[in-house]
Amino acid sequence: MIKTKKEKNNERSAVYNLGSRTFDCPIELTSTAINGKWKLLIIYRLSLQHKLRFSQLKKEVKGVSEKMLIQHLKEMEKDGLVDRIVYPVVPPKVEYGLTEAGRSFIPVLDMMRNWGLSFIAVEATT
Amino acid sequence: MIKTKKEKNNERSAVYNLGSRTFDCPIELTSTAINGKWKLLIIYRLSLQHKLRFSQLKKEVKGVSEKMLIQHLKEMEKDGLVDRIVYPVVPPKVEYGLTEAGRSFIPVLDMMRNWGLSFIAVEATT
DNA sequence: TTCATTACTTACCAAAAGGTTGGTACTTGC
DNA sequence: GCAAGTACCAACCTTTTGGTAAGTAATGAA
Repeated sequence: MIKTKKEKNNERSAVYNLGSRTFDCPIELTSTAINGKWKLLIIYRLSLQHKLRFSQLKKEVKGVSEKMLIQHLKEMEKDGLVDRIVYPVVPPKVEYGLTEAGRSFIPVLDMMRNWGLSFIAVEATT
Repeated sequence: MIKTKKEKNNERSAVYNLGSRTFDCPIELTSTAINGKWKLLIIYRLSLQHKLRFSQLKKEVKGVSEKMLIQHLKEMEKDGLVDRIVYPVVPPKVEYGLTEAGRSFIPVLDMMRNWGLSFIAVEATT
């Protein structure tokens, strides 16, 4: 169905909600959801491993600082993409995983990854 | 050719080139390629219209400033995603379009858009 | 002569993103 | 008593990003 511009009658423009944020454009929503230097890599790791502890995630996402890792995880939790499970033990144990919405992004991420793969450099074979 | 130590035998780590930048990880490449507040929207508009003049793009990508539009277009041109055709006339006429590599991103963008669509808000019907 | 048009460019500024360092709480092992 | 291990927080700082406002070149129209 093609939506023409100024909706003449009672047609209302759709909005899209991610966590507590609202968007007019689905591309903007997606763009915002994955906006952050490490978010795609976090999702990628969680798509491979199902559940990961904070410290494991830190090892897998190479180069990320603790601050950014937590910050991104929190945002993604707010956005409903990531689950956080706390075990009341000492020393602390927290596991992160993808929610249903988060898992639904995996095919998209796969396409993004495949698109990136097509830019593989051709190496001379000495 | 610089090879870091990790590769014990003849195992070589692949690299991916976007314009003049090199990445170890295809996800990072993709992430970098679309990194910019307006880039996805620019690609989206160019995917719908095939070719657009600068001023038309400015109208279609709502809210973008001239500075950011040019800046992003230049980066995408360097990255090989966007074509720039200059007509030697006065007043100036420049058309932008997607390259083959740029067009190959359209299915990815479609998935991103569809993923965003799934977050449509349910509205109460008064 | 001055204006309009188009596709920029430049200078400057504010805000956001991200990095570094150091600290906390709690318990087990030495 | 002290260090180790875990999952964070808070301060501080630099870099990056994006926005605003103004100016430029070339030509034809008024």
